[in-house]
Amino acid sequence: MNSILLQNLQKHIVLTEKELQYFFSSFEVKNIKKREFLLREGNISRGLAFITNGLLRSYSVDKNGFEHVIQFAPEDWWVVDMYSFVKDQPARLFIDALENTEYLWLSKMNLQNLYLELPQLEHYFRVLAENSVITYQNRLINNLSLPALERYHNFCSQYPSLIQSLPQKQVASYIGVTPEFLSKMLSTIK
Amino acid sequence: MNSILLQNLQKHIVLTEKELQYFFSSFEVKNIKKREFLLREGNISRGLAFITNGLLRSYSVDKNGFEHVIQFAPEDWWVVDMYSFVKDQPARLFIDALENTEYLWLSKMNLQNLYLELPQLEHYFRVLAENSVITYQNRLINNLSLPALERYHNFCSQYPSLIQSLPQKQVASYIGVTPEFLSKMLSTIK
DNA sequence: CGTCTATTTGAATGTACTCAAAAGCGGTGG
DNA sequence: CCACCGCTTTTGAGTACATTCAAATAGACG
Repeated sequence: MNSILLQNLQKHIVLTEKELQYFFSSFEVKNIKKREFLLREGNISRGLAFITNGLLRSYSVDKNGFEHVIQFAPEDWWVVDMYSFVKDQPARLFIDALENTEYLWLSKMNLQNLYLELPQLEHYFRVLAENSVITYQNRLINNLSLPALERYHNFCSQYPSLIQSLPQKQVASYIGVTPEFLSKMLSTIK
Repeated sequence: MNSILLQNLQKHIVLTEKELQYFFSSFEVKNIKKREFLLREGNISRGLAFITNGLLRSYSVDKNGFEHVIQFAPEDWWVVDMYSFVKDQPARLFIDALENTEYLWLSKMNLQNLYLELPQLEHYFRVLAENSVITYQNRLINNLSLPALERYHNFCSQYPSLIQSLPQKQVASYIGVTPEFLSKMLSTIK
């Protein structure tokens, strides 16, 4: 019974010991190494990953081959290509590991059974989805209204711990500029 | 018992006649006229609106006074400032009417009671939130990877009915360019 | 070490914006 | 029902933020 996921869960719902047993038995502990893939564009995302250690990232690749980071997923975060997972359609995202990572894997089938057995999980995942909406909406507003340098500062203050472990290139990709341009911006403010 | 909302609901969950009664009794029918506000930045969003007729839009205003459309909400759509509603914090968005609009209002208090009485609604709103995540994620990818003209074409094919009733200025604001620039783009392709 | 990738720097370019002004369009009141 | 007012759309010239391409430098990892 993983303590990180347990704490995360208990922020939102209360389960009995027995229910917790069942909940955790639906997960599989997995590991991937740096640079390995959890999901590739075109494949179908057949489950959710909860990160217990390490760092994943999801990103799309445009037709010119440029990567655009959608999300960084450090410890205590869920990650999935929601579109692919919900609609059973080919993924638009890649998910790979920026560091060696341990995660808990919950297959769609297991999740569906969990929803039937433990309806409180509908609440848990509703709240997660709503928070995700808030995050995306906020990022969209930033992208539409702020210049690149302010988006960078926002990122730093929002994810102070991430900024230390991320290559600058990845941050550039997240805030939506080229690595060259981020480098030039940073050289002007120091 | 509004038929548009009923159909929307029944796509996802099944309620008995009595449950439906209770569900619909939690709503209030409201109207606002073109150019009136449902929510202003700084106020707290105390409920959800389901549009039964007309057209609303949510948008943020940046420090230079420019508007950025976050969502258009025609008939059969829900609209809310999720951040403000969930966290009980001052809204970052304005919501106003582009046309005279009729909507069903569900206060946060009524929704919380509904969750207690009809737990299936957790499922309904979870699915809505997940779809919202998918939409925002898709829009984010577009904004990061496509030039303005393709974002325009995407918008047209995604919302073919909206495009007819919207002033060009509003579309420009949604895809993230100035009205002048949209006008110039369109003049080059015709 | 040596190789591979990330970062920096520079010059040229492009996409989209700003500001200004004219033209078009719709709603409202006389 | 037409005239006017305000807002939207168009058009143009100048500008800015960010990209592209290229090359040099620095860092990380085996």
